[in-house]
Amino acid sequence: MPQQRSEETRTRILDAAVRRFAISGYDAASVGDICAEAGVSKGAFYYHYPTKQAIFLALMQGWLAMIDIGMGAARKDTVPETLVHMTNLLPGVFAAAEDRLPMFLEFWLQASRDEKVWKAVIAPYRHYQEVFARLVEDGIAEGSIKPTDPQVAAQVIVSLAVGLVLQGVLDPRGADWEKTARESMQILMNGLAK
Amino acid sequence: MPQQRSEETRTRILDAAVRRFAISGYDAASVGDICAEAGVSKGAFYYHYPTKQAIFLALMQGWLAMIDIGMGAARKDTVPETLVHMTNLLPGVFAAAEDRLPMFLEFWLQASRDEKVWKAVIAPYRHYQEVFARLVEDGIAEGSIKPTDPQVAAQVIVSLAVGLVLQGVLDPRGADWEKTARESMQILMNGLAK
DNA sequence: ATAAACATACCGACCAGTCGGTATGTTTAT
DNA sequence: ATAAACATACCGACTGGTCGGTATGTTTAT
Repeated sequence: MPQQRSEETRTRILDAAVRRFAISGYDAASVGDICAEAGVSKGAFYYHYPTKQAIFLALMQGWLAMIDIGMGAARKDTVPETLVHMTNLLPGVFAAAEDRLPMFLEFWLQASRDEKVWKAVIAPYRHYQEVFARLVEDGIAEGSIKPTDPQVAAQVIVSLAVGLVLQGVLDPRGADWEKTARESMQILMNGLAK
Repeated sequence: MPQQRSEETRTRILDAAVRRFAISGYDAASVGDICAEAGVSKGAFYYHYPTKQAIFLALMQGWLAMIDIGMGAARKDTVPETLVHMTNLLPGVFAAAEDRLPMFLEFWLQASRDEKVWKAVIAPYRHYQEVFARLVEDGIAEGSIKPTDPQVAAQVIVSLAVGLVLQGVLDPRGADWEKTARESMQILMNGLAK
């Protein structure tokens, strides 16, 4: 592979960008900072990525794809079991990406203001919503969940997850968020399950 | 005694700052922009506020105080009734502050990165958490709520609220958020109530 | 040789904050 | 009463510096 060196610089720039964005945020992290952290010149940066926004978008796509994979691999016997199992995966997610969580917020904020970013976010976001809605429908069909509007139930689940993550970002040592996540889902399931 | 003209300028700057911050965000909204929108010079701005951050902080304090007042005035007969009543107040909150909601996110993000802002946010935030925990304790005492860890229950409630607001920010026309908020709390109450 | 990959130097725009100065009250002394 | 002395409120040009992006030169691999 002739582009091996090239490929390595690409990922080094990306990794550096993740770190800088996570620490300082999108605006405060300058292209110069990212290059310095990557041990690379600005020329290299702009050779691989056309703009600063482009690298941000690339980062976000990667993140969204990662969530997608994680969600697909959690299916269990019954729907309530699946949902609880998903929350059991949360500790790993938190541990693996704790320092990157502020970036999640950054994505959200940029999406709420930038048309381009919004379009990139909204599709997978609605996809997750739909996945959960289907899950709830299945649960109703198999009799493990009370008859409920699946859309609303899905939104509750997503809201709870988003809210937990957000609080984890703001106040990581304010609570045991893994435990809280598990027990929260348990309470929710009490409200949903038959 | 401060002069009355002065006071008017202060509020005009504050109002303009709210609008600019909401539209462009903290970084993108320049002091020049805010002054232009307020019909005031930069000199006036820096006469009344020492830094750009100071005005942001002032704005946030006002917001937090507003929420505080709204929450205190919702007490009903039983705890579940109180909680449901609170969600009924949500439509008003949404309608009154819809365009300012991105600022809420901005507050959160800044707080996660800036020590000063964080300290200003974390105290009232923990206060809300405590208020809800007390509410749940009362509910358990009066027998309307299952025995539950009040802290966890409070975190669930706050998470759900935060998550709903966040989704409302991202995708205002993606759902009927008032309705979703009400039904969400209903589902949660099913899980909590006896 | 030559094209891809990277480095360096630089440009124009912008921005938070400053500063000298002005105008509009308010108090004080006569 | 009123002019001088002072205080408050405001103006807008300017500074020092940063940043995203570009133009152009140099190295590396084939």
